[in-house]
Amino acid sequence: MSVQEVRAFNRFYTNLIGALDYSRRLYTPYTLTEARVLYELAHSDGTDAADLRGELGLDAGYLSRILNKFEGDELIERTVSPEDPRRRRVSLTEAGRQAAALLAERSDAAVGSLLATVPEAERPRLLEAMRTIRELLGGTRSSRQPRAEDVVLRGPGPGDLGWIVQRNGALYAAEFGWNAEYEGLVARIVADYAHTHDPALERVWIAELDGQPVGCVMCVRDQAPGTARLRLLLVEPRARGLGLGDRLVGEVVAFARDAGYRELTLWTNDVLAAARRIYRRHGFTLVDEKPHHSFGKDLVGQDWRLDLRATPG
Amino acid sequence: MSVQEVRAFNRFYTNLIGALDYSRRLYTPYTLTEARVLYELAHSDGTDAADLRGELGLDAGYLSRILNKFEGDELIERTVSPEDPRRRRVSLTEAGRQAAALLAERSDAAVGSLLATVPEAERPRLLEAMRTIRELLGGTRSSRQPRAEDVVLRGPGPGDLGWIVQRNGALYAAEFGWNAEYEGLVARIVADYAHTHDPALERVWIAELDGQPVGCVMCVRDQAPGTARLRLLLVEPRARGLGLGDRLVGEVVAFARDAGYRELTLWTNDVLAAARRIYRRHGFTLVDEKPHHSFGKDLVGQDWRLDLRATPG
DNA sequence: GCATACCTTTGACTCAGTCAGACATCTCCT
DNA sequence: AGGAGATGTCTGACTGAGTCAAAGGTATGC
Repeated sequence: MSVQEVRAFNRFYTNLIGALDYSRRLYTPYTLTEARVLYELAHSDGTDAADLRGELGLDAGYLSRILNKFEGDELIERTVSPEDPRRRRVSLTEAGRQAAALLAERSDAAVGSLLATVPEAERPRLLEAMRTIRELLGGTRSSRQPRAEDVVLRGPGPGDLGWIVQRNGALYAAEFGWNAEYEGLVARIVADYAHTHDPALERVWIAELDGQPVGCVMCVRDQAPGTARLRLLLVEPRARGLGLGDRLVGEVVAFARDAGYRELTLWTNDVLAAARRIYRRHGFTLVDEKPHHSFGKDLVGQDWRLDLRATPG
Repeated sequence: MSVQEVRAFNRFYTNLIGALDYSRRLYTPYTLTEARVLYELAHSDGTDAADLRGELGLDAGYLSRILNKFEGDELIERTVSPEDPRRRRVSLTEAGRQAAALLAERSDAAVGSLLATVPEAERPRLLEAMRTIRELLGGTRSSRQPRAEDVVLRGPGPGDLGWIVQRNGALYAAEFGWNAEYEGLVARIVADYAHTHDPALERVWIAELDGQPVGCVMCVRDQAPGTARLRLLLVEPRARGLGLGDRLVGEVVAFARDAGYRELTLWTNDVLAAARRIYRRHGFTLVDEKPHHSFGKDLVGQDWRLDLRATPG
């Protein structure tokens, strides 16, 4: 279960941070909390004590004492807030700014030496992963809707055929309750493709977003002569709404036409409404429809067909 | 600068974890440190106090007092370590085991409600990001070596057959340069298994660590009557050294014997040295060996065989 | 057998963080 | 205008997590 893994990560990161600020040498002569207050003050102006309390989640009394200490060390000055006389406006003195800078520097050094253990080439991956976590767990929900241009199409690399099987199996199980029979079918299709395929006539596309596969489609020869078959169209939930399905089907249609096929067919099921719209948009027409019992469900299979000579481009 | 970003992430995650164990309700009646000690005890046996100190980086006196408290609550028992009379061997009582389970459960709940704020579709990305961070930063620092007991074996769920294909394809490509032919072969094996299999005679095991698959093995019927075949043994690099391969093969041998097979065979390649040791340890003998060209390489295939009637248990 | 190092326990301590009460001031309601 | 209740700050009193040092027991090296 994913909960296990998140907990494992929490333990890991708690230990890591603990190891980082190794016996608080980092903050001397201040405590971690005091350092956080200083940091906060250094990174926003016109801060009231109440803001600090809210931002850092501190006890009011505790904060008051910390500010007392800072005032004693002449790191801050306290005045009455212009908006509300109950509030106290806190501002750093020059000495306070220097103290904050010193702490930041030490922290930089510590993080720097941690980062030095990561190969240069891997750092972008690390930062990307951190961004992902903040995006998903952070309150800043609005952040970074992926864009269609961020998705690149490529051929399959090692593990990608397996990825197709895995994601088809997992997604259709989650979304429609299909059983392992479907995953087995996908495995067979993929195995047949891997066994023999003429690259000029058969091809697989993987759609990649941020270095991760998020979609796929396959074009193979059909038994009927001059006919190509589109199979295994899949778009990950997180990449939906980017027109990616359209793009993948477009690739297949263009490829099939270039390869000299006269016709493109595909088999799908009526529960897949979104896919149907895409096929229709590309000029496919429904030629046959019949119920079947597969994958542990009662389904209605559909055969679709596109005449590649009829509509160019 | 990346240091800035890592620091930002550290602040973010520190706050997040702080918010998670919201005023320590999670651990009552224990403290975070006590909970960590309990966790450690619950996940390893034959622990000495000194081990705990080392593993968790605690002050000796502090730990001693924590153990006093646990002993008072009858969560643990302290005896003299068999190896060294200076050391104290600490072991959980039944009550202690229950307390640890309770804490784990609460922590699960807290993480679960955090996770609930993340859309289902995004969770795999979250976990992937966490895995990346652990992989990159876990290196030397405070990373805890996973333990054999943390790995659980289970049957395949949705996507797991695909996972087998994917990881076989990717790992053998990375480690031995094998091409897509191998991934296709694995896909075929998996497809055949999914197509028809009698659960009494054929089975797949998935090994899971922290909720993540890290290994697999398959047992299927061979053409030869009364013969079972072991296939697709795989252990992820991060789970190696835990005796997991041994455990998986042991499962297969026991299953095959129970299922009434008289013989267990397998085919492997001589480049897979670690696997060979495992097979030998379980009593397999090499019966044939011949060179072949497959997967883009010149290889030497090996047939191994185990007589299930010869050596019981 | 002596010196040294290691493991554990205990007493004494520090200090980060919490809680409750006092006092001031704001906002809202009548 | 006046009162009720909420909010902001400060202080005193306290809790309890974690550290330090000393002491006693036991291993290891010479």
